[in-house]
Amino acid sequence: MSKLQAIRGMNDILPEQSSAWQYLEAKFQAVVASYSYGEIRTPIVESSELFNRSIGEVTDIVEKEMYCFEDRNGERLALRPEGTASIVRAGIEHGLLFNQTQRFWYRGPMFRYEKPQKGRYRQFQQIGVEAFGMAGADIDAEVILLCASFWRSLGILDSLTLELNSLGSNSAREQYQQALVKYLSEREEQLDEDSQKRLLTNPLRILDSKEQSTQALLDNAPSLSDYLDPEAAEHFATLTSILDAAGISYKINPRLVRGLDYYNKTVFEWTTDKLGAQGTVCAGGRYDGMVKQLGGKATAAVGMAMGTERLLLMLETLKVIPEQVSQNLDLYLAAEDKGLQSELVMVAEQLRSALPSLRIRVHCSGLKNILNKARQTGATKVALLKRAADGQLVATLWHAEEVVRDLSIVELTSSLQE
RNA sequence: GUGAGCGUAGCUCAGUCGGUAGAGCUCCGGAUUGUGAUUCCGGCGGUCGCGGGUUCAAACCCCGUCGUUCACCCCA
Repeated sequence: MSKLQAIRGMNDILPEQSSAWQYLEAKFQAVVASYSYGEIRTPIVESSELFNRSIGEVTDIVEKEMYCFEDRNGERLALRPEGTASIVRAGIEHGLLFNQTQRFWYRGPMFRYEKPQKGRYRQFQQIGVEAFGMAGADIDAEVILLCASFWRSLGILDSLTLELNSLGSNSAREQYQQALVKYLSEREEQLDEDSQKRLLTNPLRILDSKEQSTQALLDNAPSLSDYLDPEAAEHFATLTSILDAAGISYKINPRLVRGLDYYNKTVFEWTTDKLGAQGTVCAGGRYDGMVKQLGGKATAAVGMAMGTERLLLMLETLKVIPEQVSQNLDLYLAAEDKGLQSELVMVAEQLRSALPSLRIRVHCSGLKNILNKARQTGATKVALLKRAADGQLVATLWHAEEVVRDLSIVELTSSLQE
């Protein structure tokens, strides 16, 4: 029989780690609350068609990374590889995007069938926001500033770099892509193997190739910024001026494109050098075409998503996760006499209802074990229950150096209150 | 999908030239202590990832396979 274990690339989050997750998620919730974003939760499974139509048929995500399956009815379903498409679908379905503005945030697992490595898993968690119905650059700036607030609250703003670019309108992007393909086709033999393939499938992706020779070749290639339509150029200028005013530093990277087809105008990435090969912690941009493409009325939209595991890795390497002292036990309640087991449980229940904030653990065992366990769990107080000569239950309470003997249960309760 | 490194006790790891498996920690029990740091003794725990091959003999050498880590690719 084969050994049962978690599916490759899908990780258990153990109690030791979950406090860091809770810390991060609480910080994010505080930030989105102050920007007044509402949480939206959508199913993990959607129709495959949703992702085919939004992310783009020829992207790697759709072509080879989606978990697709048929249900018992023969419907073609997929585990969501990202969050945006589902939210647009839900927004259209419930009439939330029609002639109105919306600010949403979400979190949850996403699935991509890739080979796992540091910061890249088959089931991974994303946290993100999406804003609809606002066409101005101010909302692009808001999304970026929201990210910056979050980084600041985690104490990692200085370890991240904001990279910015504009892809222009869809038609400008199309014109540029033609010019780029023309230039690179004439020099195809100088391109690396992967980029040669991308020339046919997704030419813009060649721009952020890691290959030195390809990057050198691109130095003299047509530049995306020269093809921007006036409206997109002005939008971008407004965005950068707001960021300047807000004191957010950024790097304009004219070769930054995104892997998903739906972006237009603003795209951005927050990257770090603390994470090895997967340096992108957060990415986003504008996707004005998607709502219409999925059957709604043309609606402006911006959003971003961040990879929680990557962020956590970063917090770990930077050692900026505070100690969770509240996890420690307050009281280790014990008895040596096995005959007191039920009394022990009942006293613990009484104490818990009288003092709900107290963390209590009970144990019936030998003295050595009791004291060792109490120390290991970090309990600040230990109480030992005994039956007194007159038949009453009494407790001995240790706290720091102090020892108080023969407390009644009532006295024990009140002395724990302090 | 491609490449490289690594798989020995629950955990961290030794294991020489091929000679049939060990330590520390954890856990359990006992003695001592006798009330928040002990100390001492003992015990539980292994199909050396799995399957073949070479050999008198394989944890060790060879082949395959699975898992894992990192990188490519891709992306959060």
